[in-house]
Amino acid sequence: MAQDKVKSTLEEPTRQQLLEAAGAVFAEHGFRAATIRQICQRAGANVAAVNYHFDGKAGLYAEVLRYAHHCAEERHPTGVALDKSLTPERELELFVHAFLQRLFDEGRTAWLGKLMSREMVEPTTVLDSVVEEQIKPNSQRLQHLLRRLLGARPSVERVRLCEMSVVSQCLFYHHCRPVISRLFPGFDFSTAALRRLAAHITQFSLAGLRRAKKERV
Amino acid sequence: MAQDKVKSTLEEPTRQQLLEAAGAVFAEHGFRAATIRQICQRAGANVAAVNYHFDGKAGLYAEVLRYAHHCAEERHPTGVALDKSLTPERELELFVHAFLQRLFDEGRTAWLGKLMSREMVEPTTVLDSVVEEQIKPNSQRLQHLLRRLLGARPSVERVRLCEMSVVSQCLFYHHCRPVISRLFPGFDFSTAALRRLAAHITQFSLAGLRRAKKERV
DNA sequence: CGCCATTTCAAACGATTGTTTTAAACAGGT
DNA sequence: ACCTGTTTAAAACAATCGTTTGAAATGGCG
Repeated sequence: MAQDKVKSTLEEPTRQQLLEAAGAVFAEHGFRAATIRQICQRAGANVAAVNYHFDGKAGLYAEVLRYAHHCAEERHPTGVALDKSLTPERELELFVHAFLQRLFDEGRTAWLGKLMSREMVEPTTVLDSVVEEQIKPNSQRLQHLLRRLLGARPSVERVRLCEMSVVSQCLFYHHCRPVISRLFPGFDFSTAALRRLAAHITQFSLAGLRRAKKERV
Repeated sequence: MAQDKVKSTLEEPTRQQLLEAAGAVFAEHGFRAATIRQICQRAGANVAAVNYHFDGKAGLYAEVLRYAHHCAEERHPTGVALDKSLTPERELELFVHAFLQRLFDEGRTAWLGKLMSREMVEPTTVLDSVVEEQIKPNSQRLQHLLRRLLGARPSVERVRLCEMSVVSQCLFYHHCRPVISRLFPGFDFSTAALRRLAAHITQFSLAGLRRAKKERV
């Protein structure tokens, strides 16, 4: 089949540019509000190209979510920096900081966060695989870290609650940004601010974790 | 004008039923995906009724947000229960619990939470007034409470960060429910579970607050 | 009853959407 | 150069949306 040859040489242009354009448009307007005419114009392609290459709008969206996942993972790998010489406290701070950076990055890296925010409010069928392939590994990595901090065999329930307490504080600033910017005008998300944010969340959470450790349930 | 008479006697039916139907439909499908035909069918009214009574879809949505605000406030008043005999610690637990209950209530009371979730992902012009009229008062009430817990003149920045740490943990369970139910199947939101959740969030946060108090910045 | 403002209704309008169609342009193998 | 399968292009299609229209129905009031 000539398919293989074409795929590695010339198929890039329209198909790839369609992905790039769709990523930006879907992230900005959401699946429903985005129009394929808008996407195709941005990609310099014909409206029929989406149906030809992706089997319709839904197919394109699914592929975009995978691509966004790939881009975010490439930019801020979650598993690395597991320098075993670090204290778990320091490691938590690195985790929180990386999480925030990933959420407030720009360009392709930010697509995933925006797309996921929209998935929360009206999930598509793609969410299942994203949770399984991306979120679950991260969740277990964080749980492992929290167990080291909690010590002495904490219950599954307790670990989960603490995990969500940590994660929620990170996600909040991304998800509730419209309210934050209206409630606290001037609240910025610069690199320095993100570092301060990470420091607060870490210290706040470490105290909560020590408290949970004492309760030993 | 006969307007006054009619408004108090017979205008209720269609206009009110339109509000009720629209609240349910907007909460479930969002502003964009909801159709006025769907709303009107549910209300037993003609499609033109929306334009007659509310000046279009956008007008209806704005009115629905106000109505949802009213319903939620009526069901779980936020300002009450300020029994001055309570310790601030206990008061925080009550605040958190009420917040959670409000988010996980059902029927009209739950509309506001769902509508606000969607406002976070694509804000409309109504968000400004909602923040000003509803969120800001609640925010200042919580900040007042946190100041009592933090003691010794904490910085504005510090109070804000702690406030968001508390609020974020409550909102997370509502906003990220699609992920939670996929990541932790069986995680329930029954009355008893909500009480446990509130207890965890409160204890976790109180520890964080004590830690923040010591840092005295 | 007959008048009048208010409200309801069926029908149609105009715009936009995702998708399909049909033919043309293209590239590679023999 | 010719044929073949792949890709692109313009145009049209069918469905759906919010909104408008103009007439019918309603109900209080002189």
